[in-house]
Amino acid sequence: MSKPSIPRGTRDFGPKIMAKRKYILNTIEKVYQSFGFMPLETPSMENLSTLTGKYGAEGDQLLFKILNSGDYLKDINSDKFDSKSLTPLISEKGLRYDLTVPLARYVVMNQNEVTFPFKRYQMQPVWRADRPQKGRYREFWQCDADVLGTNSLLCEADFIKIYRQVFSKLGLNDFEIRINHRKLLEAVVEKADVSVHFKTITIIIDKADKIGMDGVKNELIALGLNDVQSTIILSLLNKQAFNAANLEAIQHALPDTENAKKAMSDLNQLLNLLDQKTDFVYLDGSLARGLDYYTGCILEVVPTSVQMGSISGGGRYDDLTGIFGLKGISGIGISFGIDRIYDVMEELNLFPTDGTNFTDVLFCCMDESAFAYSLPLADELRLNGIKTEVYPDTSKLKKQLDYANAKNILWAVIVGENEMKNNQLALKNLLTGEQELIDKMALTVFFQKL
RNA sequence: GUAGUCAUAGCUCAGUUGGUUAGAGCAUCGGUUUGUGGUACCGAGGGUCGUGGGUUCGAGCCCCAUUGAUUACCCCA
Repeated sequence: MSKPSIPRGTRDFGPKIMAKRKYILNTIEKVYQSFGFMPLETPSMENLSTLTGKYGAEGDQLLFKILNSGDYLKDINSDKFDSKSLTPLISEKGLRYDLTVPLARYVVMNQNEVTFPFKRYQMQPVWRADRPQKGRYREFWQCDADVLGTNSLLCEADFIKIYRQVFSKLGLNDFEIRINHRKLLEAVVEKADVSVHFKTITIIIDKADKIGMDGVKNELIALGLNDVQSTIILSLLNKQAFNAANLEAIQHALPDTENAKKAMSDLNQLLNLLDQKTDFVYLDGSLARGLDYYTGCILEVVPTSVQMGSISGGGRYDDLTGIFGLKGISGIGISFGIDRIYDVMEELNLFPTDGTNFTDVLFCCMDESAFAYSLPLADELRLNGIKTEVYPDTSKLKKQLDYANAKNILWAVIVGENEMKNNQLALKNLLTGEQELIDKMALTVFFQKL
């Protein structure tokens, strides 16, 4: 007899964990709604043609593929195919890798119905066939918000406000919002005259946090850059306050190219739209982000008092819907990683202690006739918004009270022969141990007053 | 794909240089108390020591293989 198990990198969420997860999800959802975002849900699985090629070669490797249904090997002659060319013949669907590509797919399919700028939020699980480790799962939830159909930097500014509101409401105050601009990175790589290596270089400098400046330099030189070129790249990597003086200094160091102009223009506009309110915001030259489709401002939120990767990220993508045939739609989106936010809040003990009980009142029935007496009373309490349950057996009172303790229920109403005869219920506070008799008719009023 | 660590009761873990019948806490169930819990006391059930092979008079412990978990790298939330 083997013990049951779940696939690696997946988790069960029991009631206590769900209460906390819902707390995070509800907080994020309310903030999204307060900025006018509308909900969207898309299927867990997408056609592989929708998913492949959107996340780079590495990302394609991480797609979970779903075998076709039925006798999918019937017409396959195994001599003709190797393991790679066989895959597209037996698998046409895959689990979604993120929520952004499904959004693009949805917008293209429904372009006549959506009103631009289209602001949607989406909170659903995504799957990656990754090696799990701390803070990394194979099934995890993303909480995205995106705006499609406008180039306005107001969106970037809104998202920075959203970050501040969400983390402030969650009580998570030790964090940094890091911003950068994809075209700023491109301009620097142009200046060093190594544009052919742009992608590899972004991956290297993204690791600056972890491997340090020397580590970055070593990897750049290993890539084939000379000392001057790597120095140019390194000069950009410092993290600094997001203000006009620093922006100007960067501008002087950049070449006079289209990329540089666009990046500086965007960042200056964003600074103005934030009206100098840049608390928590840092300009981080080493922020690159892996996803291929980003083309403008990129954002990331990192907790500062806990060793954890980014807990949110996002950025602007100029032409995501273009791959599905709808050109000229610019978008920007962010995504909260609630699994990591949960881990951080758990580590910092930030979850509120109250609100963890799922039931307020437990009816304890001493004999069968007490059920008929209790059920209408319980219904009345429920109609008044009091979370009420009736213990379903006439077990020993000890056992019923044990149940109440295990579920952190504050009030027990004990219903037995004497109580029913006199219409006086024994009401016990399980925290203080105090018990009193209360008139049957006064019960609802009593709990309403609490 | 690469490397390290680990695997003993439902859970968290002890288990001495290899030595008799593998232990504890928590949880569960029963009792002290037939209607009063969260504190106390007594008791019970629960194990192919991940799996397979090897060394040995003898293996939870040593060796090999395998599976799984976990951490780090790559990449990413």
